[in-house]
Amino acid sequence: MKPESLLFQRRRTLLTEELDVIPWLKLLTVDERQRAVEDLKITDALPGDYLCRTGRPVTYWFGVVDGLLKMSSDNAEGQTMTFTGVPPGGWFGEGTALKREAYRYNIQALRKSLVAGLHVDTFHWLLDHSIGFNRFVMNQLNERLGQFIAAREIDRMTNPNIRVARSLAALFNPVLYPGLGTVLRITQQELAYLVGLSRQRVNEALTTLAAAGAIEVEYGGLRVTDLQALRSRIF
DNA sequence: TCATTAAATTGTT
DNA sequence: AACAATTTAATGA
Repeated sequence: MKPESLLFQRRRTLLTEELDVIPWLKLLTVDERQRAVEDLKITDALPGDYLCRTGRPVTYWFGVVDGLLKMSSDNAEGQTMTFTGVPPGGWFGEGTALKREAYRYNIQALRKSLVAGLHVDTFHWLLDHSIGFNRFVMNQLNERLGQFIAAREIDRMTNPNIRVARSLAALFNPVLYPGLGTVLRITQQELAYLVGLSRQRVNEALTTLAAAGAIEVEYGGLRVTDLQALRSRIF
């Protein structure tokens, strides 16, 4: 098991194209932005790497620049429940960073990913100084709440097709992940890990969803054509 | 830039 | 879990 502290040892500053993927930077004033950018660190996460674990103290507020992460939680019975995936443009941990508590869930890289981190102190400085940042965080918290409720419902679904459909809909949440267009780079294997099904079953489900006209399956990813259907229709 | 080769991903059994 | 088929990425002329 890898100690998380190693994760940010090999860090560097961000490139401008990487800054473009960070949605909340655009909401800051020039000086706020400068302060944030100066503090931003970026690092690689390899598949299986944990960015944070339940119970660990919060040192960074994390965001995905590239790749895909999985947010999960261990319940009392020791079973792991996946809440959601985090695509590029997604930021998480604001709830715990706010209260400076320990993490309440695990974040694991599903594939090789670029992850940015903002120190909690800077996070709090932005909360104290930037209205735009506050809006972003508030919005984020609200949407996340909706996601967690949806995750519970998804977890109770027995129909694999619907499980896959709802999970995809959650990944495409335009409020939480504004950088995302209509295409999502995710392999069927990664999706399988995310929803907790076999790759074969995910493949079958995707074929069904595609036939229903809700998505288009591509090599190494998929395109959502009918988000509303993914969210509510019965497949 | 193009052709060849290796690696990754998909569709099936 | 294993297979072949397909797509992409990497390499080097």
